[in-house]
Amino acid sequence: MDYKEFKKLYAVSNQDISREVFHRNQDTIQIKKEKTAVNNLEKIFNAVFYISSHKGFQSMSMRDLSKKTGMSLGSLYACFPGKKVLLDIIQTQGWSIVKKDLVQVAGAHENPHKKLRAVIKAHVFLSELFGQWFYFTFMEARNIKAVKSMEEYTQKILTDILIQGEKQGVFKSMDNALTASMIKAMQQEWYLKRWKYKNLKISVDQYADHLINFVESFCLI
Amino acid sequence: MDYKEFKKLYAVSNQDISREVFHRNQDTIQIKKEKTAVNNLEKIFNAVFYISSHKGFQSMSMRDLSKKTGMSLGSLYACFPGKKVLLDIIQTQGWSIVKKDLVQVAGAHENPHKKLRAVIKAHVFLSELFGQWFYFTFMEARNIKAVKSMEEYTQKILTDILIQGEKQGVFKSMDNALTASMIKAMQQEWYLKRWKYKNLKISVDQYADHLINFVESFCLI
DNA sequence: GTCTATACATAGATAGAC
DNA sequence: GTCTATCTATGTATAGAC
Repeated sequence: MDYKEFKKLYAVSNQDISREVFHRNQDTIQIKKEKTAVNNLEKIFNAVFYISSHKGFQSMSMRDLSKKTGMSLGSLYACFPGKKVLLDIIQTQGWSIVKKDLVQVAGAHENPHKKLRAVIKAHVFLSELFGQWFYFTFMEARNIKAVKSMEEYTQKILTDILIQGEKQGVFKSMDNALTASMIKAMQQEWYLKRWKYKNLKISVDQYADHLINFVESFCLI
Repeated sequence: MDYKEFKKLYAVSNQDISREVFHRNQDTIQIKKEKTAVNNLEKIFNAVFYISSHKGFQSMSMRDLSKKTGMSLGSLYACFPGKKVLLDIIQTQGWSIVKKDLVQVAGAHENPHKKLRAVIKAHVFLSELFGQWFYFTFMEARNIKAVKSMEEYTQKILTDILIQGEKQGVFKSMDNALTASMIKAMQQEWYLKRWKYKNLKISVDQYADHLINFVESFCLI
């Protein structure tokens, strides 16, 4: 499967995400009409991602956000109850995006080798599709508990596959937690340094394939 | 060479770094007595690293910094002319730490295979020694030009080694820029997720060795 | 060199007209 | 639902005593 197929299969847009956020936080959002709220939220998220990728969420003022979205301060506060909560909303949503997918993919195959390929690819493709969410979640979440557990969660999926493969005699015997970590690092690289690969003109598919080759040359017997 | 030897050989302390900063910025620092200034700067840097690792540099107030260092606001402003400049000072110094070392190491060996091992190890060990500087520089520098050129610079060193090895027939033929990127990602992982490896009880030496094995299994013919 | 007290700017948040 | 005007808190930075 390449990225194009993945995108078609997954078929979730940024608007869908905003709609999800709306329903998840309907109690704290003053605007009641779905279409309006979803539209505004989408504008807001895009602006937040743009501004905070340049100077960070904390140094983005509400006035910055107002200017970039073209909405007034009052309208912004009608969409979310405060800056702190906005941060929380985005992070919670980002975490949800990662989680939703990974479990399914990991369950899809029995063969550990195929499973490993599928999980690696799915994560890279997912981070391509929702790159801004991934980047933001990583950069704006510091020593927060949620990030650490997210890290441990995705790492565990990989480690388990490696262990399973080792037991079945298809993967070499080694420090699986360490290997899993390094795979994670290379996955993360894709959304942390998106600009670099734009410059180098390397596509998601190229990246994913190279990564899988890299991992296989190390893991396979 | 293991980390212990590296540390002894390199023999640069945090105090040395602060002294360097002092001399580099003597014109903007009000305090003239070296010993006092260096002592204060060291306290300040440690506090900045601590606070900003928890909530980021931008949301660290000068009052936070005052509390953590035990120095008054006035004393802080005697050490540096403002918060913005402080950020600049730390980033410039961080960049200098990375750069100083890498060139030497890359020049030390003729054999591309040995060279690759040396460069990879040196960077991991260096980021262990000055982890806070590396972490800070990465997390607090966004779309800044300096970071991108730093990234490109270190990447070029790796790419060149890979190309050289390919020419000499010791490395496989492949997309060297991409491979270099992935090596970089795994090096970065060490200082970005230091807490994870503390939990997993994985040492720098273990990490560096695993990384080198990983890379060699892919690159060597 | 270091402190306290204070000036000044900018941030987040709200009220109330439309 | 959206706007403008405004309140209040907090932040950066400085002045001047010690």
